[in-house]
Amino acid sequence: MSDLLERLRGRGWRMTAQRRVVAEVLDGDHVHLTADEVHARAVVKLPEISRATVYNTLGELVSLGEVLEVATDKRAKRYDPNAHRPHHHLVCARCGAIRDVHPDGNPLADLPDSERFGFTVSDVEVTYRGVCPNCAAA
Amino acid sequence: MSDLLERLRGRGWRMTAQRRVVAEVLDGDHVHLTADEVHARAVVKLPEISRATVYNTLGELVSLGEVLEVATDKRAKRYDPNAHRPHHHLVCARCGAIRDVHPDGNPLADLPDSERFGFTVSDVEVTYRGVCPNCAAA
DNA sequence: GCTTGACTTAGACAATGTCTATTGTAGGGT
DNA sequence: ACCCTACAATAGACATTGTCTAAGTCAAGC
Repeated sequence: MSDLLERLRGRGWRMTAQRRVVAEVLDGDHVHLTADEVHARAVVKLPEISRATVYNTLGELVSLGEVLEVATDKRAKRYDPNAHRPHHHLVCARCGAIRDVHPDGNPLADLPDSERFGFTVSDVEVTYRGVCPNCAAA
Repeated sequence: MSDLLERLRGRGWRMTAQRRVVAEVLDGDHVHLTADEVHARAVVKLPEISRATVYNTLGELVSLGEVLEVATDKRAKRYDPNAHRPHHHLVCARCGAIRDVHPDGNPLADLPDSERFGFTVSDVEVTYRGVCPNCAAA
């Protein structure tokens, strides 16, 4: 993750404690936090960080292409730091747990011209839904 | 759509003017309205209908499997009356227009066991993104 | 160590969705 | 045809998520 900070500094990002903390919170695999969850964790490390800063920083990271916004639940946006390897998501319908997955095949190729309605299609987002082992056991 | 009302009556749904109006508003192809859009259109036909009723009715229709919730934009839930033929969505990144599409293949089959993390996977939701002909011309 | 403009802050505001207490009414029973 | 009663609708408060603004703060270059 420190290479992320380096990259951003190189792009003229001013380095502040707040931004460092947000980046640290997002570090890791299978991380898909909502903005408020990011804020809650950031506050632990830096008590005076404000909600607006977290929202701003997340928005900037998304613009810079370092973090993805995902809409796996219909309530709040989630932020996925795994922006550099294309992947999709598997969501537990009960507890909301999210895993990154890498399906075979290319769904983009599965959309025939006749179903494109003249659109220039550039991207596809796949969300699998099911029940995770924990919830199935309960 | 009147067959929808019949079906629901058969399932013990009490038929009210409000529910009829919400069902009418949702009728049609490629319809993907937000709750507030449904409310706005319902008010035209039945001025005294309340927001809460629209939300309740939409929620019931979803529970009954007659309408789908889709999360194509990250702002508000959208409601899709085309619940009986499986399909996916194609969204314009500029204007937000949504079309129902029917890709080839079955994305569920593309998720290998090794990528299922022990989940029981039951459903998959695919959102294609691109630019529609109107926006491309502008 | 200054200066400056970008960054952060608190809190107001906006949009979307949920809940509650009260009033109204669909549909069955007589 | 009329009444009951349980279910539905209403207005509006409340909750959650996200955006904006004005004022204060600070990182980084000089």
